[in-house]
Amino acid sequence: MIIKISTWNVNGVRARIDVLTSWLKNNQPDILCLQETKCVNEEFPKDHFESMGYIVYLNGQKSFNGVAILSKYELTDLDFQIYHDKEEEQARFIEAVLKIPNNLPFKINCIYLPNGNPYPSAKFDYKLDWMDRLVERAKMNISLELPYIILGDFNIIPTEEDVYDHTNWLDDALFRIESRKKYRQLKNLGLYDAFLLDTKSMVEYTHWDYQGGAWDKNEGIRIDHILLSPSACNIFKNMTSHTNTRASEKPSDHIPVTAEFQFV
DNA sequence: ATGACCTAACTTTTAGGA
Repeated sequence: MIIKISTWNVNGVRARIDVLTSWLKNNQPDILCLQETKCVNEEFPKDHFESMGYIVYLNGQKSFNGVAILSKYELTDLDFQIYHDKEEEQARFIEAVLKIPNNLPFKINCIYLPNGNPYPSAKFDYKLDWMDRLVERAKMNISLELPYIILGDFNIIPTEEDVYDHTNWLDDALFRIESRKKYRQLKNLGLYDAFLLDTKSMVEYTHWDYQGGAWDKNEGIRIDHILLSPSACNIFKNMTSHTNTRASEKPSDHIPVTAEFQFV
């Protein structure tokens, strides 16, 4: 069986309900990780997605941030905190495990990595600190040698290839060398970028700003990623960028991306 | 130029996003 796992920064789940609903109907992912849901758990349209056949796991927050996982299968071993030694002030993380009989447990980290702008600032420092936590979490999870993926809005432009004109982004927290070095440190633990494993073109963006006609001019950036552990890599089939969703009515500024895995 | 961004919030302006 094929398992489809997607990630999408929707920029407000309530504002995006129509776009989200039609995309789910057309694409039928088994699991969809959402970022920037921008509402507390009580305000999340949970019943709506349940009526579409999804189990809903929520880590919401008022107005900002907020992550969620919609899944056709029950998930276990949930963890909503990347920080355990201090009060978690921002809802940006869900860890969960998919257990399909006769398959190895498949661990998922749904992340909304801090933006970090402006540079320099306390927000930038928070971004780097959050990334240190992610590196520690990944290190531990990779050591289990089971299928494990980190997916979501990383707010990281990995290379000059991943932005229309990197000279505009030199002092932006998404492209600052400190951010990209931490991302490299994460990847160098032994994670593979699903996009690079299945690249159809050198340039494929996941975000276009609402301002300045960025979409029409294709002035985008690639910041939504799916990273695979070696044993997730072993069952990886392909990666799809759903670019056309950016052209829909009332779109998110991000598009969804999907990785498919071969389960037995 | 008729206009040039979107979401959410104790909403008529501001914070946050990227």
